[in-house]
Amino acid sequence: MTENINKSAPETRSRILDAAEALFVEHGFDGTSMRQITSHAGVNLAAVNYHFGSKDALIQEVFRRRLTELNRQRLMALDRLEAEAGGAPLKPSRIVEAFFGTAIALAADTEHGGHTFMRLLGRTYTDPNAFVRQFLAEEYAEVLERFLDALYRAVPEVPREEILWRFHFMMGAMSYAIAGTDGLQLFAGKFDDADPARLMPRLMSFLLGGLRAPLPEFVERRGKKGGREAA
Amino acid sequence: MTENINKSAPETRSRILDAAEALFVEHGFDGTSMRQITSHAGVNLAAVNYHFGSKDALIQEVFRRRLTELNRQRLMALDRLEAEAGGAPLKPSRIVEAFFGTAIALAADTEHGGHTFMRLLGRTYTDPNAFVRQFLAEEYAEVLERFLDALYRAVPEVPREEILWRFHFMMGAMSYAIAGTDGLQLFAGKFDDADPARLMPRLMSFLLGGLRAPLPEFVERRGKKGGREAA
DNA sequence: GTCTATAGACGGATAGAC
DNA sequence: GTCTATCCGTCTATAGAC
Repeated sequence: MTENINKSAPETRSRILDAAEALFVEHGFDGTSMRQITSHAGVNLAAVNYHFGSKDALIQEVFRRRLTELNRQRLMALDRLEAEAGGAPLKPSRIVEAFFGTAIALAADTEHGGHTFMRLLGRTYTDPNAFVRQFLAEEYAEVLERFLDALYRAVPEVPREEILWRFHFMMGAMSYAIAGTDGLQLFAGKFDDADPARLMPRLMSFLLGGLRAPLPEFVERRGKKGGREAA
Repeated sequence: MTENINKSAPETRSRILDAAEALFVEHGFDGTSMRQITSHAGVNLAAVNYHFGSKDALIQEVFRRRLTELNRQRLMALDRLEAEAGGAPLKPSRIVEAFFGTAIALAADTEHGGHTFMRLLGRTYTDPNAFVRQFLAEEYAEVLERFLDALYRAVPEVPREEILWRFHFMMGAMSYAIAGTDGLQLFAGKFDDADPARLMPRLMSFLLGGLRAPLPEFVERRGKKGGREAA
């Protein structure tokens, strides 16, 4: 063994990613310097450019690492539901669980940075950084298509346009749910029960209530379930 | 008239605020430089420090200018509702309208920067910048207290803790609703109908559906309306 | 009240030794 | 694969003329 014990490249890589993830959520992309990241990770400043090429490429890898896995799990959950249903429309609640529950589960992992990452992701949906937005859009394209189709079939009496909007609203609610107690200090000290295990059912009932709410007046209800024009 | 025609101080001030507001929402606080702001506003670089003292003070003034007025309108709307009700609990839908409708109305104003500001505000709830968070928390303290109290009275069968969470979720949904079509590109090109006038009823029906949704299983329903323990 | 010029700190990125 | 040293650009903030 003539090799230096410190030449552990793969570990350096992940140490940088972990440090970057934690600092980005705390200070934003522009507010976090390479020097902060490397000193936090206990590696040399030049290591970032060696392993990732640039700060932008590092940012991208922070997202790719987690998002690929998250969306893979989401699609697996949806595949399973569809296989069980055998062609029949799914229950809306199961679809919503497959998409948002998977995310909430990742957010509940405080051990391996899942919580940190989900806070960062929530922040980033409304983030101005153009190239991150572009990257997220690509990363989400397939999973979004699949879940929207499933919802269209599951709730045929609600027009697609309204499902689209409501799905959008749901993502906003989830984002705040995860940012939750640590994020904004608006509700600081107000929550008595911030048990992470209860966040999931709390959010789920809210989301489903919103998804199945009576339609706004201007919308024509479509299929079955007695075609009243809402109140 | 010996005075220089360009010595129009109040206009310089608001030109800077307008430019800062627009640039902040597009590139974030750290991503926006004083040089960008002043050149966009057509004023001298040093004018910002002369009028506001520092970049942080400028950021604060960007929010204060709009938020004071927004929250004043919210409280006025709530006062009116309570005066009309004369001591009786309010309808939840009216309370939600008074809080979120006022914000949506401001977001619908694309002429005087209201839309821009509301996008910025939505972004900022989950923003990491510590001093902005602190400032927002102070600015919101009273209005939040008043509206939460009104909701507690309006929906007594839902425990306060759950109302708190649901109000939090509602703010997330609103934030995404406003960021909406221009914000994230996830749903880019998917919306057929992005009519701002319809955003309000769309969001309202979603929010009320979520607020009044069946409670999660672990929650004990409280007052009237037949105390079942949810499904 | 507005301007130019510049101080002084910090940013990302890289060259080249080991 | 990791390190030190450094280039060079941009940043906020301010001094001082007008």
